[in-house]
Amino acid sequence: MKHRARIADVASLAGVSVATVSRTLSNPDSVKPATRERVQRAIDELNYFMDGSARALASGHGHTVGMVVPTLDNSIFALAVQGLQTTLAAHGYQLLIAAHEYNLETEAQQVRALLETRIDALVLVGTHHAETTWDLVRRSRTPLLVAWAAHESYPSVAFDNRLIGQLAAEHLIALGHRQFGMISGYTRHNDRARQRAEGFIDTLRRNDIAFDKRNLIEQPFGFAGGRTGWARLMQLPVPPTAIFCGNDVLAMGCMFEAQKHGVQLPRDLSIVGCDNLPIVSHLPPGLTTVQLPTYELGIECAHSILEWIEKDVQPVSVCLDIELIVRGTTSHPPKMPTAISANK
Amino acid sequence: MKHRARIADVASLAGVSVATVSRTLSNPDSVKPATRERVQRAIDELNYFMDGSARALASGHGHTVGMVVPTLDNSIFALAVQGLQTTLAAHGYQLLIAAHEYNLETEAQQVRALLETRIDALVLVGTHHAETTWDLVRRSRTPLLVAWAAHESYPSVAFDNRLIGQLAAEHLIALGHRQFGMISGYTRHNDRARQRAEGFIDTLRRNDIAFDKRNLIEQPFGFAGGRTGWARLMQLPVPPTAIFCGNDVLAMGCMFEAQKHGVQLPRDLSIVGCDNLPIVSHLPPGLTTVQLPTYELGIECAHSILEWIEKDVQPVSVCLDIELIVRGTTSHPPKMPTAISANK
DNA sequence: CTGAAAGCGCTTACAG
DNA sequence: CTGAAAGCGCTTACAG
Repeated sequence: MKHRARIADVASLAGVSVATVSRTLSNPDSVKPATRERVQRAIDELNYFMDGSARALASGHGHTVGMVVPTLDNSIFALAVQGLQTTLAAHGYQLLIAAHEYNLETEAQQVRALLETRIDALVLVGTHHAETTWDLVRRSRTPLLVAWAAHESYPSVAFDNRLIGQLAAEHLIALGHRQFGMISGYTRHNDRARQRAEGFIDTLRRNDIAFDKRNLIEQPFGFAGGRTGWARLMQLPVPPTAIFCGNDVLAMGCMFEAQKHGVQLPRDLSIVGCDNLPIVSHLPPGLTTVQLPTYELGIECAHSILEWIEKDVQPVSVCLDIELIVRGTTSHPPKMPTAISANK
Repeated sequence: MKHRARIADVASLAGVSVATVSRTLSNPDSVKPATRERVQRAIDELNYFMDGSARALASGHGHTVGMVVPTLDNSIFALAVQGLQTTLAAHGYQLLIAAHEYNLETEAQQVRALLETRIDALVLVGTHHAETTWDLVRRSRTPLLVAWAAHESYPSVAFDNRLIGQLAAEHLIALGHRQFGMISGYTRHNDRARQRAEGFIDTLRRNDIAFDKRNLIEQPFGFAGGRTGWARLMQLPVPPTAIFCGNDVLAMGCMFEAQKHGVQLPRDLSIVGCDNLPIVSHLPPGLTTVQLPTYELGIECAHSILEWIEKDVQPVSVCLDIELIVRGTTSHPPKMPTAISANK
């Protein structure tokens, strides 16, 4: 045998019609057991593998969903993808994955490529996307699920990103802090980052605490961003005693840099991060963080999508619970801003 | 318009044949510019998106490759996947991804599902797979590329896992250590882990250093595994002064637990990990590690696959360079094993 | 429970 | 440079 066996080969070897082979494959119960067995033997003997593209074309859907994430190199997205993939696989669906590395144009390209693969549904992270991306989604009429943040017209599986900032602010205020800083990812093209910052700042203001724009440092995600952020904040006329970081990687960078300069956590400085990465619980205490159930987000996305595709009912948007995880914090801020030089 | 436009709709609106539309899409240069433009206008007007499954069926390949990794929740695999995906995307290919969470049976299922999607090629991590998996690959005749470890009959893009163990051993021997321990992932179903252990132990033996099997602790990957590993090693009659860990997560866990018990790194203990995770360079010095270029591995996999699929030439196996990254180590081991209780 | 046949939406020699 | 037509390998009413 030179080539892949086709369904017709199986049919003739088993002495049945192609329709019966097809049924054996997709709806075994509708075939008499004896026939089913003969078909199965023929399949094994011929090393028959169904051709997914032919099935997709004939049946009208490809059992495939596409997702494009900013990056896989962050537990937070990796876990969500894994939760999504695992759940989809259990229901016979495949996952096409793409990363755009925080470039919205790249994202649009990846989305276009995915849409031409006839995916049954598309998952995008957040609500801020290139106009091209929105246009493609609209035109293609592919079901779109928004993850991580709520959208007003598309269904979503989200976290309340403003609440994250609020929890951080409330926690730090309760500890007695009055001088705040924040280290964030770039908010311009990142709705999650923007909402977290807004939630934080609004909560401060609602508590009659002034927050100057200069106390918000925007940095690329990464340890280096956290380090730079800390250094910048310490150069302010009145350095903060409490810092909220947009995620744990920034928070750890901030912490590492502070410690390098002799700052004692949590005595001299309170830091709140976000994500509750596994490693955080292994580091010396001092880092409080907001836990986001991202693996569950992936699973939830899968359920929403399956319902949408298979029952044709547009899923309702859901918002997942988050939790502040406190790991050793002083009950009050230092009396006065610790005087520390940010120079090496 | 109720439904997705098809190529025939575009053709009639543009006043050309479907063949011409098809050419405009896949080989624009073979179409007169004026015609091309008319077709493009029709495409835009009708919101036409090509149906990937029909194209795949008609043309014979789906521009899709599949990869199944142990987990995405480890920078090391996430980076490789990202390198692979990015490179494939640049050449018009999609990536179907699946994770098996270190379960070989799950892997076999994922592989089966992928093979029925008519992927152009499959990437698997390592050489140890369920018999079912091998059988499926053979039967389906899908090009298989092995990543991370070399295989004798399939092409691979690999690291020399034995060399990793060897580098670690040589480094530690050169420092003057004579009592060694190793914390590894489970070697039974993991060829990378096994080869690293073998490389380490063989190098010790070649240097006339005895290594008792009990000094090899197998643990699940994770910080907890590293912690347990350290505790176990410290209970040995003669605790090691140097520990090689199968990866950085284990190494960090080992380090955290040692520090918790008052051990000073690198004064009292030398640890060597593997992977060179970004965070390692931010932790207090003391952790030496072996750097594996995993993003490059992903890119290299993509190139091998593209060559294989498009030129039909089976790629040659390649082995990527690795490098020992030393971050603060004593030049000699402690005079005698530090007496530390592993009890909490 | 099973079969014959139309059709899914493209691509690709083959002519012109 | 363009078109007519066969064919890719399945699924799915429709009959029986």
